[in-house]
Amino acid sequence: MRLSTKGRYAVTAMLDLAINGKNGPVTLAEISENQGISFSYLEQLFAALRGKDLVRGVRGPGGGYYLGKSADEISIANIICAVDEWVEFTRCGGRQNCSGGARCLTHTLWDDLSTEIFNFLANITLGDLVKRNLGKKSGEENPLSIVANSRSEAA
Amino acid sequence: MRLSTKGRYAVTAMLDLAINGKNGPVTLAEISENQGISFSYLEQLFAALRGKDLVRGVRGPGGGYYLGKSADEISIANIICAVDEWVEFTRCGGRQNCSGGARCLTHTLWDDLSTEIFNFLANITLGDLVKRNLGKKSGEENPLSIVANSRSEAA
DNA sequence: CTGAATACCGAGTGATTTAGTAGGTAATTA
DNA sequence: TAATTACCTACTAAATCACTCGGTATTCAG
Repeated sequence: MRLSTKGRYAVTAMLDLAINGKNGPVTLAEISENQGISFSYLEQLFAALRGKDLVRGVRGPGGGYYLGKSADEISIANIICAVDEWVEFTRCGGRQNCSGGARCLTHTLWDDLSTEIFNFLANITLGDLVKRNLGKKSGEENPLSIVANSRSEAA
Repeated sequence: MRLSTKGRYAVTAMLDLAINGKNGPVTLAEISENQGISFSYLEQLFAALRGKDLVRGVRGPGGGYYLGKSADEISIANIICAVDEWVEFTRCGGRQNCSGGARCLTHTLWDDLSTEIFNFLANITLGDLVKRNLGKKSGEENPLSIVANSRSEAA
């Protein structure tokens, strides 16, 4: 899995689209304004998203972007994979004398972990995120935020 | 969260250390050989890992690296945060007219998701990964691999 | 005591990625 | 017809990645 800032931008933009695109398309100019992402960079990201049918563009005045399918059918993994091409790691491409040996165990472990992270992100949809926050006032309890801010510290 | 190839290398190296370091320290030369990571790049990664007390170095012949603490006390998030400095994203640093408004909702959503991903990785330890694979023969069922290979495809 | 092995340290580097500019064309609506 | 939007390609400064090189410090084996 590869979760870079590029993927973050894409997820953020898609969330914006899911929230603001309920009545009519949303322009890239609006997303750029809302999220503080450069317009042309958004164009590149949306070219990739469009390639995976995650968004649908409408040209001309009054145009913009719609979600390509229901927010419940778009997972975070979908979005990240669209903009951040998945690179297969290890699997021991014959480089080392690794086949079946104990050497390969680490690779297998990483591969399993990688799959688990992917499944985790594949099970969270845009719809989930939006639904869990509708009707929530600022400062209210949020079921997603189990641990408040333990990031820079150890877990 | 930021899960780059750099973090992958670090996790892979730490897994190697957890597996092969049961009786005596493991040298960077060995890890380099086992995992196909350049020796000097490992040095850089381990400098960061050492800074967070995740590994402990022993100099001189017969030296090498130990885990800094028990494998059960080292989470994947620990490792990734050590080598890949955490960058705080959005939180609306006052840039936009965003405080309390609907604009900020997307940022909050991403922030919550980000926290959830972090917690997920914080709850997986090196020990977990090793334990779940001990006594497992190749080709056997692996509880971690729920979905086989659905990565390049949509979820 | 000497030499080898190892960790430790910093500077430099080509390739890639990031995030953005610039300058268009195509389609659609007012 | 003109404005507005998506759509497309090329370019770029800065950062990051993964690595090389050349050292120093410490410890063990002989």
